[in-house]
Amino acid sequence: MENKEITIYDIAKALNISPSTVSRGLSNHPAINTKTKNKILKTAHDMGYQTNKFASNLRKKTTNTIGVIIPRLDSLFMSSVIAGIEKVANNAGYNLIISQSLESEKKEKNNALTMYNSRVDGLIVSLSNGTRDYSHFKKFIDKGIPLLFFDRIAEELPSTKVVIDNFRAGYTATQHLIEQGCKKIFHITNDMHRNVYRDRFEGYKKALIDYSIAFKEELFVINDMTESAIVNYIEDEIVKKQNVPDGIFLTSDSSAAVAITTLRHHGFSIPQDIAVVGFNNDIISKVTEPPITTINYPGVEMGETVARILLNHFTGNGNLNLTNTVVLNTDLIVRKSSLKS
Amino acid sequence: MENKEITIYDIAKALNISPSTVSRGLSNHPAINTKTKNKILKTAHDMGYQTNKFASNLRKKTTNTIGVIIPRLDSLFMSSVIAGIEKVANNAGYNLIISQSLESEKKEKNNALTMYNSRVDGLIVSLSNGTRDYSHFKKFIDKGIPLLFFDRIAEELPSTKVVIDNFRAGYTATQHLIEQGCKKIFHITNDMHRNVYRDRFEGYKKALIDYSIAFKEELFVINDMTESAIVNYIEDEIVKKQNVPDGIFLTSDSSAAVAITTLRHHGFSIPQDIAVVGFNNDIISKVTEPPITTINYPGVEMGETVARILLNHFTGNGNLNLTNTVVLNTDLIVRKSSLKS
DNA sequence: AAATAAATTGCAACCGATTGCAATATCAAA
DNA sequence: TTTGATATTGCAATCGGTTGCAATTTATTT
Repeated sequence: MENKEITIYDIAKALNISPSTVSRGLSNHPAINTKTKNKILKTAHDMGYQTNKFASNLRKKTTNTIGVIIPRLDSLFMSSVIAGIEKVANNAGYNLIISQSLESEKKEKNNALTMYNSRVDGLIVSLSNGTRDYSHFKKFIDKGIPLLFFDRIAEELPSTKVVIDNFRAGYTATQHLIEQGCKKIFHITNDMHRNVYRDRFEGYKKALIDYSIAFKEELFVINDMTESAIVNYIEDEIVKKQNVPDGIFLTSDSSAAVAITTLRHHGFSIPQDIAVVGFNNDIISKVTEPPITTINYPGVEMGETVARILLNHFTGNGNLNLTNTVVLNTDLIVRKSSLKS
Repeated sequence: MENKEITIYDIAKALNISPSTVSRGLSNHPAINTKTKNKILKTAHDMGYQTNKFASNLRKKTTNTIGVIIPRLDSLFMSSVIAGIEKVANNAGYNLIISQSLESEKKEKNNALTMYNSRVDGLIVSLSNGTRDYSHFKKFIDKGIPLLFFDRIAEELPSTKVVIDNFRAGYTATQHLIEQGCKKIFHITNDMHRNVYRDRFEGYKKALIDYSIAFKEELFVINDMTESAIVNYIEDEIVKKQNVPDGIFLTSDSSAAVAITTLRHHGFSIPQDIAVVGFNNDIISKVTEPPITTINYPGVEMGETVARILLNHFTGNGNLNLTNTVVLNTDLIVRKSSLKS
């Protein structure tokens, strides 16, 4: 019969020893004699034994599952982060439950509840743009379930965070535009509720100041960065009002791509009239005409890092409370969209 | 104490009834008196009861978990499919374990093993391009674990499949190019091991024949559709050898985007010299210059469909063996990359 | 009111692994 | 050879929900 599952009781019977010994042998308990252990391991393998995780979880009160909540899956960045987390987690015998908030606070709260009910051992989150309050994470904190953030973090919460230096990236991007001779640089970004956008904005502002370019509120544009929002802004503000910049720094490649497409459609040449810098080094940045100068984001590394911190916490190596924030490096990738010279 | 978990025993004690009754009341057993049931439900809610899934799984031998193995996450199509599956599955109280094969057979086999060991109740798969044999799915079939495929399917296996009509989509795309006046249409695609590419190719061929255009092997190009493979092909075969088509049908938008970028770089105008059609309606198709004519893929619908079939099987409505293949509709989305007139 | 049928509820075993503590085996020292 | 120390192994309870079957209630019929 293929049907019957093999249990430690079967192994015990086969070897004429007790199930406790089998259990301990299987989990490498130090009190077990090496010979006995090897016999157990061999028999288990021969009989095709698989641990029943539910019995084990029930008893140990742990699930070997890590929850991941992210805004969306459909970017190279996110899928790289997931690949990084998955690699580290699977090697350690953990499974992932992944869900998308689709930038909605409500869905994020829902997802968090599902994760809680599934009793994940740890939760890794990148916040949705819509999220304003963090009450849905309280349960986790109260119950001592490790909660870590990456990229879009909750600064108010006392959790471990893995981020890039958004300030510096914003500074570098802006500085690059200035060095290309831009004097009137627009910054199109999302609202300031998320650290990533706020810090990039601060970097942008600081670069302007350092190079003695006055920062004016009207240079700085906030919207939700959807395709239509970008198109509308460009057509209404730049084209119609003839309020034309010589450089634009946008905080995503897809919005930069939309911007370039729209601007060219209205007769502007990129980068001669307007230089453009995006963010993320997503695939899209390579295939627009011209290709987009952007900031490279270390996705896989970010995923591996956040997963490793969590796992170290589980195994008792490393303390979540000690590693509060990890900052990863980024690079500016220069392509034609910004090269005036 | 926030600490202590509430169990059915606590509820039983509070109401002075037996745990069995509580269990049955909670799971809507018909034998339980409605009044009793309501009391149980109310008390459970008031006390903040949460089912312990491990105890339940242990006893019921089901995990309420569905495994999903896909090639990659980073496309709009895949993230839509996942969103669709997730929506249906979560509503029914199921969790998802998602993993990426990254187009590698080895990783896919590995992922399948992990899913098996995690005892998923069902497995949903879209095959990697590298997959040649299907032995890693045997375990599931032998053990009666439902196995469903979507998009990139294993035709040899007797599983339920959800696909689009790739033949027709290929036909439509090609027909569109022909109607634009193209006479020499290249087809750049992946190798024929996956149904999606094979069927699109057959559609392409049929359209040529129907419109009395001779199909020649040299029109038809196979490679792995990576960025470099596309660039190399175009530079070596089209540009250097001056073997220039007047239309190209590629089976992904990202490769179409790369093709357009490369061709323009070499002085061709799109669509005047060469009309281009892609596949997938990924975001990238909208931001290239010119934007790409493509086939729209019903991602969310595909995900919902495959998940719903699986869930119906679990609940006993609908029989997996009866629904063998579901075919969803696609549309041709015409954009500038193909409009010669 | 007694007898029979139908509706509810409870008992107790079970799912399979884990673990504190007691029991036994092994080995070295006296 | 006896004793005490140490290394191994086993016993039995436990985690929390589920379910076949028996027991008890309640409703219906005569």
